[in-house]
Amino acid sequence: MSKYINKVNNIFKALNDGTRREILMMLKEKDLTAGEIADRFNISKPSISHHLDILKRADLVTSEKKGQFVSYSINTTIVDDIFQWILTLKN
Amino acid sequence: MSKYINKVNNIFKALNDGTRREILMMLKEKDLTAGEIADRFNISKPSISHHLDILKRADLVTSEKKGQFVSYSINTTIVDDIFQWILTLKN
DNA sequence: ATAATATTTAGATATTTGTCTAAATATATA
DNA sequence: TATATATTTAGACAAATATCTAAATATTAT
Repeated sequence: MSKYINKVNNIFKALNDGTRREILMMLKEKDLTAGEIADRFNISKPSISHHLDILKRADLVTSEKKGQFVSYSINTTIVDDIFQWILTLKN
Repeated sequence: MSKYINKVNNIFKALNDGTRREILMMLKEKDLTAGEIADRFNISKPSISHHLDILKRADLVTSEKKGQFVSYSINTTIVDDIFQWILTLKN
């Protein structure tokens, strides 16, 4: 499978979940640690960690270790890529 | 669950499959019947029918019965809606 | 060093999803 | 009317997914 198709696959897989879409909306406002994200959901920390991993593999978020914390940020570059994909549907 | 969230859910669910994304790209070029679409894949007709149903429930395509055929078209209105959603990720 | 806190990894499980074949339905044609 | 063609529905099944708890790892503080 081509690298491009794999990338698109990972992006749409990552977006196909309400929790992950909410996480993106939260990160749009400001960077948050894994724990801060988990606190905003009624879902266990390991599950949130798994969601973050899927978002990371899709390149939709980046993470940076800060001491014992891990801070997550949204990656707007990839958001532009999604835009491009949607555009191809139009013309 | 709100109507809006349900709509977004259905859209991303529909987009989370390579076959369905290919169908959309094909319909972008021109309208096609269920059979014409099925002929372009190594997948059974019932499976394609199922994919078309998912696209229809997401409002990504519309269908029109023409005699014994069913013609499918892409719905660009919803494509605009996806655009809107992606936009909210940016600002 | 030990204990506490933050996060991820591993393994289990129920649900959802994509696919198939067989059967049903709808329309057109001989 | 009987047969052929187009499409969908129904039911089954394997693979993928979201979730959980328990355990492992990493860092900080006592």
